[in-house]
Amino acid sequence: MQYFIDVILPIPIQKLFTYCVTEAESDMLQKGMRVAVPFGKSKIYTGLVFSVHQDMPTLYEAKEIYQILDDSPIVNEFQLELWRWVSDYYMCPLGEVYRASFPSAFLLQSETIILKNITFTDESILTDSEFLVFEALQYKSQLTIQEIANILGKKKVMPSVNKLINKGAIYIEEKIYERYKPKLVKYVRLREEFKSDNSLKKLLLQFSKRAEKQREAILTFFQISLTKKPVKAKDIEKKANISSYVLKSLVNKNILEFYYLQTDRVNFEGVTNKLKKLDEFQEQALSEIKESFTKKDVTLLYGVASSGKTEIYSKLIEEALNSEKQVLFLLPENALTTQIIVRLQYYFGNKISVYHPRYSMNERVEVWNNVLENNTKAQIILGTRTSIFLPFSNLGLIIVDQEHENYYKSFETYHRYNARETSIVLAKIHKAKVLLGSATPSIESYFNSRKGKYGLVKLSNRFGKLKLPKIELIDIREKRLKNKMRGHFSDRMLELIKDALSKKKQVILFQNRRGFSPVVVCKVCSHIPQCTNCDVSLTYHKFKHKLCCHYCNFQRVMPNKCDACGSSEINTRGFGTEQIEIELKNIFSDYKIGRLDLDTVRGKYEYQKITYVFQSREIDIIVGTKMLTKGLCFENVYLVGIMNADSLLNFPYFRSHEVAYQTMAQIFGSASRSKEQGKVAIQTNNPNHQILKQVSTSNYEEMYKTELKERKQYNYPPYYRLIKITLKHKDFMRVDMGANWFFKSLYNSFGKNVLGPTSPVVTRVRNQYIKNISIKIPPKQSLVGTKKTIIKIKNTFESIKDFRPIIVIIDVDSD
DNA sequence: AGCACGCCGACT
DNA sequence: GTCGGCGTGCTC
Repeated sequence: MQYFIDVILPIPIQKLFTYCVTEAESDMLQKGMRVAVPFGKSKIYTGLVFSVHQDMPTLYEAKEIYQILDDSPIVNEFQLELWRWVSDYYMCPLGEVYRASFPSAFLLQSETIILKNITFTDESILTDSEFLVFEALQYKSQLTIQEIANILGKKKVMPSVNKLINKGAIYIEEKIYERYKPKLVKYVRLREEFKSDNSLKKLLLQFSKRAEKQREAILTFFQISLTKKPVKAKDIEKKANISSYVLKSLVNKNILEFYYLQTDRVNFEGVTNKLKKLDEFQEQALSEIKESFTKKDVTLLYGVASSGKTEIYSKLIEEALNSEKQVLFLLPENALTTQIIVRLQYYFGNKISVYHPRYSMNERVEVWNNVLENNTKAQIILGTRTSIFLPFSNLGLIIVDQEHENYYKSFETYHRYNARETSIVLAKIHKAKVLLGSATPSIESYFNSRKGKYGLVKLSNRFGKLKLPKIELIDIREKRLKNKMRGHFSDRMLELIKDALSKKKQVILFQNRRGFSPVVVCKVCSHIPQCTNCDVSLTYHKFKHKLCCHYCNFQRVMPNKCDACGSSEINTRGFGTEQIEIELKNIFSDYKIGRLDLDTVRGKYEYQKITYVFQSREIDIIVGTKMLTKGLCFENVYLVGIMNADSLLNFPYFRSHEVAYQTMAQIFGSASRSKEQGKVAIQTNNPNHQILKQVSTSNYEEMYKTELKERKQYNYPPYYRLIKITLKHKDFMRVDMGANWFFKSLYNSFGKNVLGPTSPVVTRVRNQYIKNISIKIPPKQSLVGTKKTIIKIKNTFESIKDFRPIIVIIDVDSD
């Protein structure tokens, strides 16, 4: 009898691969364990066992596996079920879901290394370049392909390597590296022979005056060991103020010995505090949520900014913990700040683990393992969208905070899942409950709860009776006509800023664009410098004195002459955060002005640093992009200004009004934390715009109604579903033809519900031309059937030789 | 995705 | 002649 396993490989191919195993291996292997398998000519990949069976493949001969990597599964059935769903629903290969959901440290990959053949002596048969490689191996026992490429100064090295192998000088091996490194902490203990009391006295007498430091070290060791059992080497060194050398010499004298224990990189203090008492409104909301959970699996908590949603979440978390369930708390990446971590730690201590893409690979592996083992440490996971893929076994509650955030959608080439929707499926798998929370719910979620699909709980009273900010619209078109603009500031805006500053309060100014000015224009010939890889004009960044592309990161030095006509009269047009900052510095030269956007927070801790500086009031005015609004509590803010609201409204996609409303409402939220009533000023060319009216009266319901009407009229979600197909290729003609073909085939099946093909605003990104086709799916049309048809058409498309090189991306529930 | 293989134009 | 670029096809 022969034994086989089917494995998932982390590559975007929609199939499983079969390998043959021995009987002993098949006994040992279980679904969810990792195996290293050879793939193709030389690669070794980390496959995940999907099934163990005895069906011999007929069309090919199965290879043997290379190595078993786990002794027990590291992925459970729940996860595999979720992967299957994501793969089916979002039409992406299972291998991609596997890859996306796994910490990269688990995915070992092989590397070819070159080794010297010791028996080889006849160097005379080597050519000059071959000798170069051979010689390098004298100094370094092994080389990688990349290193050889560097030595030879060329890219194609395999021919040379093969020649060397044929001549018997070298041989190659595939090596896989374990990428996870456990963190070891050094501990100190007495050697066995000194453990009795008697020997101890002797020991202390042994030390002469000259070994004062060593004596001290021993005493400190005993002191610490009285309270804490395993004694860390670091602790002794610190407490006795000695160098590591002292302990080492004690070890050399055979008195102490070192030993190592594996520790988690992130450890929180085990202190837990009682939850804050809820006020009557929160109490009411909480009981409504609980009531709702008895009937519905998903409930939307619609609670205005600073109404104290976190307190309610905490109560629910506590209850889930009490019934021995795991909790998943999802946040958008930039909202997962130290603030919220600290706040929850205060209540739940070391029961929380944080899972964040910015944490190191090793830290993420530790969280994964803690969740897998259902450790007390990982009872609550506070994490970003990828946390939905952790190996939960006993999930009781999922909280999706700020559920309206676009962040929950992933935008990788081969997977575009929405973590909000996926978490609802995850909850179903675990028979858990989901709480969606937002101050400005997404139209979809609000619609679902209005229709009774989800429960709905409102929390409208502001915790601690914070007042809503006063909102003022400033018509800058009129101001401009009356000559009352100074740069990008209206007289009114400046007045408000001055007022705030005179009250010793802080100001936040919001500007949708980063950089100094979006476009640079030649005064003479109107030439605008473009990115070489994308069809966009370059943005001028004054500080760097560079022109940058925000799509592909292309940068060039700001030219002093126009590329087209050579004129030196180059002008900047439009405005970004950087320019606002500079204008401010001129007007308010006595005040400290800061900026917060992607350019200033490139580093890992920059964001925290700048917000900290602002909160400690070292900055008076801060200018920033949308990044400003996330998860911050600015208590001393009196004025929030939006420099140009129109830039938020004029996006050509169906969600633009909804998003504009949400963004502005969030910005206002940051003005409402202060004890005093704050102010919001919005500069716009179009003060009569319905969204501005709705947002300035905080009328979410009104916005929802008008928006819903439009969505219904034009057949958009939540009434119709949308699937977007994107085609990419570097040859415009080819994508154009491909897109037309694709459109026609879709049209034959779905008729007028197929839109396109259209070029996006930016027609070319990273040297690839883009075409989009959208399919609107009426509520009665089967989604599964529609997807099947799309896949069929895609397969035919890919079998056409001319179209094969075109990249096809399918985005289910697209924007 | 990665990688080899094969074809083509451009260089020492 | 050989190197690098790129299109093509395959991976259990």
